[in-house]
Amino acid sequence: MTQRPLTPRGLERRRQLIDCAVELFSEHGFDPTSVSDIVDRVGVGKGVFYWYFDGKEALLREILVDALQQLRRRQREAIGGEPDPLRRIELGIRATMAWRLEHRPLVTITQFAAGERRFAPTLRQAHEVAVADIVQHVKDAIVDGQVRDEDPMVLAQAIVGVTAHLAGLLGDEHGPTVDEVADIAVRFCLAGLRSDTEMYDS
Amino acid sequence: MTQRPLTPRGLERRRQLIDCAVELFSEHGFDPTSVSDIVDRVGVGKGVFYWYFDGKEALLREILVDALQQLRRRQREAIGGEPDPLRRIELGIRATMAWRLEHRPLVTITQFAAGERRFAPTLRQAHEVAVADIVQHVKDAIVDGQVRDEDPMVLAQAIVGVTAHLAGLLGDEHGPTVDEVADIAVRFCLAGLRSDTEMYDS
Amino acid sequence: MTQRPLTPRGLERRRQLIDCAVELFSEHGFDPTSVSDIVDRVGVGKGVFYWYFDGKEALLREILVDALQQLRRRQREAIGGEPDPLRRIELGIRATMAWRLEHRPLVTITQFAAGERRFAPTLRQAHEVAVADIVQHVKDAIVDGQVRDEDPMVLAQAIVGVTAHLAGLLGDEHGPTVDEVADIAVRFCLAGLRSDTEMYDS
Amino acid sequence: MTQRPLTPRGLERRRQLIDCAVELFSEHGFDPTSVSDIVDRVGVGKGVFYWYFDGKEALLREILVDALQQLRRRQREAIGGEPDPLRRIELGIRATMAWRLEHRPLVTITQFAAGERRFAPTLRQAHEVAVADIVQHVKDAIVDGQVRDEDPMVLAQAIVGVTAHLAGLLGDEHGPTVDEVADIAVRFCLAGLRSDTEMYDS
DNA sequence: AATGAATGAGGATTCATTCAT
DNA sequence: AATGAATGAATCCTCATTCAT
Repeated sequence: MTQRPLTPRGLERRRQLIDCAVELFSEHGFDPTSVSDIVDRVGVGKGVFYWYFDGKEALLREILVDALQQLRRRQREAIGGEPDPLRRIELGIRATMAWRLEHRPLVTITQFAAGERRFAPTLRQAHEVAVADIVQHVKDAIVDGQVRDEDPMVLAQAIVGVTAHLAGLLGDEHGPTVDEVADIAVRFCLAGLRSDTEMYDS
Repeated sequence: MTQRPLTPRGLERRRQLIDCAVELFSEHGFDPTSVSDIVDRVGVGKGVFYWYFDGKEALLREILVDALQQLRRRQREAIGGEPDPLRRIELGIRATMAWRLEHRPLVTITQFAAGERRFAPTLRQAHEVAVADIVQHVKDAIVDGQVRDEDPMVLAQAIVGVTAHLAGLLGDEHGPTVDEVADIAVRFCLAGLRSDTEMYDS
Repeated sequence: MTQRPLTPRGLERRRQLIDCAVELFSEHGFDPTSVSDIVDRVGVGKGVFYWYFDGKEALLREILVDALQQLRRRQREAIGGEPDPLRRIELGIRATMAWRLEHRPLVTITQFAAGERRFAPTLRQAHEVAVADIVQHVKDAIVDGQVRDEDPMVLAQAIVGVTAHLAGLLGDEHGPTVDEVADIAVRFCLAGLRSDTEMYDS
Repeated sequence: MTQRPLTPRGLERRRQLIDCAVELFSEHGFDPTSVSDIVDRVGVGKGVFYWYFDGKEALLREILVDALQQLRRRQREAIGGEPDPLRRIELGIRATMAWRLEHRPLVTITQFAAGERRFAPTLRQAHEVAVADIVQHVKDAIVDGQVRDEDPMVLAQAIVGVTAHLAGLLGDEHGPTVDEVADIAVRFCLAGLRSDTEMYDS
């Protein structure tokens, strides 16, 4: 199966199934969502699912890979040719946050998968690539003297931690807006990286 | 059942089952771990499990509640009567990181549960209490003028994000040590909070 | 459907499908072989299969009938007008063995079908006809006094048993050749039928 | 699972399931018989089946191994210490026929399994051991000059063919009895082996 | 003639949970 | 307290067959 040539109608069905699965996986979790749940909601027979996918796990893997590619493309586009490493970091943070807000279900699924032996490997690689990007920005900024000379990987991960976690605050009706949170996140991270800070007031 | 009086031997059995479950849940995930897996590894009959617990979900809830109480106690003890809010934040970060390193399986389970409808509520409350603590420290520091006057909740969550995410780096043979990472985390967070920072070099 | 007029190309398709099915049925068994397996290997759509056959069981029945007709024709041709009943038996044994060696997949399928309620009837009749032939030879030989006067049907079946079972030995690289085995089979059967034998040395 | 310690009640259940499966497998075939068919007829839940067996295939393998052990034991007992190789062959033929008549369902199952990739290996070995026994008798008889000096393995297989095939005639109401058929089989085989036979009347 | 898509019953197997002993 | 046995709904997946195009 793996790479079946699909008619336009087939492509649409496939898309329908993926979208529905994303919704259900994010709402109820991966394991508790049965293939029946998916096909029932789409209103097709069970066989259809296996016509388009190799199985439930394969479907999740596909969703994960797609999501990470999407996010990465978004980050790339946002950063563009920006020369200043700190600005690049800022643009990355903002793009990530916006994407995470717009794709909350995908984010939820990603988080689940990250904690599961079965799927973690699928994510690991993509994640490492993303971190590597930030690490490079950090290194550049260290060379420029803009950032403290500390383990760039740890610093990069700190940025990831702030961004991911704060993105999780978004989406509530009464909570802060993306821009508000993004602003704070950016200031927090950039300040956190700065070379000219004393830890405590002297 | 709920609160059965147990003999010392009973308490030990119970503990055995919990420990084993924590291990298996963290290794293979909650859903993929069956009650059989647990009792088989402990070497007892299936009835035993239901003698001590109301079911698999109830067991997980208990594990979660225990874990959060433990972490919270650890944070409290670390902070003690420290008067300086920034120092309190630092001590909290360090305590949290140490605990997360020492209890990786529990952390894994917690992360899973956070993403599941069935268990999120159990965590939410405890989590909010923890954040509230940090929020208070941040507010105090803002009043002192040590920290930028921004939404304290968001700042608090930024700290949580950094701490949790960086704690995840620990445990690899060849990776950095707790203290190294904790140092960086603390500097990153405290600098990130500081009031006297320009975002970009002027 | 049953008897659809087919173009030459159609006949070839049909033949392709039958050949492929024979191969797969004999290799993996009838039930474990799916219609998909067959059409996939031939490289056509599933509809094609149902254009040419009424279904999987119908296909098998057709294969069986064909095979038995073939074998029977071969036996008839081999025996020709031979007047001596024992010679007729010998020629039948040799023809059967040769055919079974040349059509091992068909033999495998036949054996499977013989043990299944669904298909046994299809075979039974053809088989009885074949045995009836041998029975006649045996009767003739008994009349001639060449063969012990025992139940001719049982004797005929003994011949069938030897022939079929010994044919099963053929085909291994390092095993005996058809002629070697056929020679032994013929000697064994003809001696086994002989009227002038004492069971144990006196 | 594999070797679970069973209570008497458990052993009985197990036996019930095996007996029922033998019946159904022989009547309808292995693949067409579902686990549901088996447990429904026994009147227990589906889980029970998997408490006692690793699966449907594992059950069949067990049935096969058991059957072959049984038959072999029967042959051994029948032959006892008989010194004459031809008599040993005779006793083996008679024991085999009797067993095959008494265990027709097992025989049917065995025949099915012999033709299936999945199970043939399980049978092969046991079968080869049985043939090896006969081969030895034949060799002994050849040394004694009682049997033609031909490939002993082929001769042994001829005996197997006759015995198995003729046993298949038994069991019909109106057909011949075991003893009648066994007598003919023995005469046929022993005569077929004899050294002092001319193939055609001179 | 042929195909891609769909159907949906049915198959093997698992598993949380219960219960008699 | 503990066990072996049992339950049966639910799960993933397969497959013979059909149909619109």
